[in-house]
Amino acid sequence: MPDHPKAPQGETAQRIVAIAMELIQTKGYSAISYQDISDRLGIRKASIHYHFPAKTDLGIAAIEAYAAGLQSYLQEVAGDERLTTAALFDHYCGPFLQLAAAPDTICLCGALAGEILALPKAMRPSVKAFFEMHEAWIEAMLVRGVARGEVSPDVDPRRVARTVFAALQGALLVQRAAGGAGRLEAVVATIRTLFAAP
Amino acid sequence: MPDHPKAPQGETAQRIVAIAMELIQTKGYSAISYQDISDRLGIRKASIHYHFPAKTDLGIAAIEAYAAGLQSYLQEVAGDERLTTAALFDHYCGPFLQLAAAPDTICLCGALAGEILALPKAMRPSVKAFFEMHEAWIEAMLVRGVARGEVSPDVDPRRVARTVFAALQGALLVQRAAGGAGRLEAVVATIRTLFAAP
DNA sequence: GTCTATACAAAGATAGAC
DNA sequence: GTCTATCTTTGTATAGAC
Repeated sequence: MPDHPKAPQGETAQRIVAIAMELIQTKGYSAISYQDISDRLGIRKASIHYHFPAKTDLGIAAIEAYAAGLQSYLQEVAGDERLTTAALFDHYCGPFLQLAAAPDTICLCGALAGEILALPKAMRPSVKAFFEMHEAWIEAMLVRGVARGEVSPDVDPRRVARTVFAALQGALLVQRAAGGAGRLEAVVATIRTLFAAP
Repeated sequence: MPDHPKAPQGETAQRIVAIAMELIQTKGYSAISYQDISDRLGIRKASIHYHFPAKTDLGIAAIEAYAAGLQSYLQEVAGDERLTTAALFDHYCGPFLQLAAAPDTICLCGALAGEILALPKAMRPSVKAFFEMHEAWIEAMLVRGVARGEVSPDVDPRRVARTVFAALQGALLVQRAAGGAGRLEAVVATIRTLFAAP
């Protein structure tokens, strides 16, 4: 009972997806080719077509793999009742801080969003779903925080969630192009004041 | 004494740049071709090479034209001593709200930042300069606001400027991929609380 | 300044041998 | 599953006529 019926799960297929993810996060989807993957993997590009007949198939597999990894992490974190809102937020920001620490890497879906109209139509709903999942998670975190008395009832969870997510995605984007040591940390600290209790 | 010695200034050249700007904002740089521009302009792609011999030349011209337009607007606004910080911020956000209202359009440099490593090296410094100019402008607005007593002295202008800019860029990116009516307005309203006087 | 024609490389993809 | 070989299309760019 595979999660995604059409996504190959063999070892080579997984390595192809891993390379594709990395390349998309650094160069984007339009700019990469089967040749780029072939060069890194050490097998011919025709062989990659055996696993992913069309580039669209590979693109979708890359998004789904990326989203699945983050989703399972976030679900696990959200289930821990002992965590304060502040701790929950720290956990949420972890992957973004990691991306910022790795040179030249941004969120895979952030990269794809920048060229969304150049993507095959079949890839677009997955990007949208990724964004909606994240915003819903942050919103739920805030609602929970209000219920626990850790977030001010004046906070509009939907609005703040959208702002927090936009700031993190934007910070990754700007940091890679313009640099700025400690940029992500500064943005995280600043957006925390949007909902942290005084 | 042209601003950019190598950038053609003829009427056709300007129309080419305008089309290139629009296409980059919607589809990105890697995904567009001289053929795309040819189709819209009604002249053959070989003729476009007369004005911009290499695609890199056109890319640079597009960034410079885009940045110049925004810079002159921002300089004019910043020079008006009568404007309160709140009014200044509204003026700053205007172009972002306009982009959000136009379907499928994001900031040109936001789009380029998403594929920065796929860009010709000659284009990258212009993107960086654009981001630095914007963050410096916002920072100056906040410093001015503190001096005028309209912004709390507790605000760290550099950090808040980076956060505000990241949130706006990210909001455009996310909105185009995931939709969300009133998203930009919500984000603008929320980030205003980062520095608005209580 | 724009055209036709063309060169050249790269991309996505398929066929068939092993 | 991977290979070689090949096909087709597209992209960037140039040459030379008008």
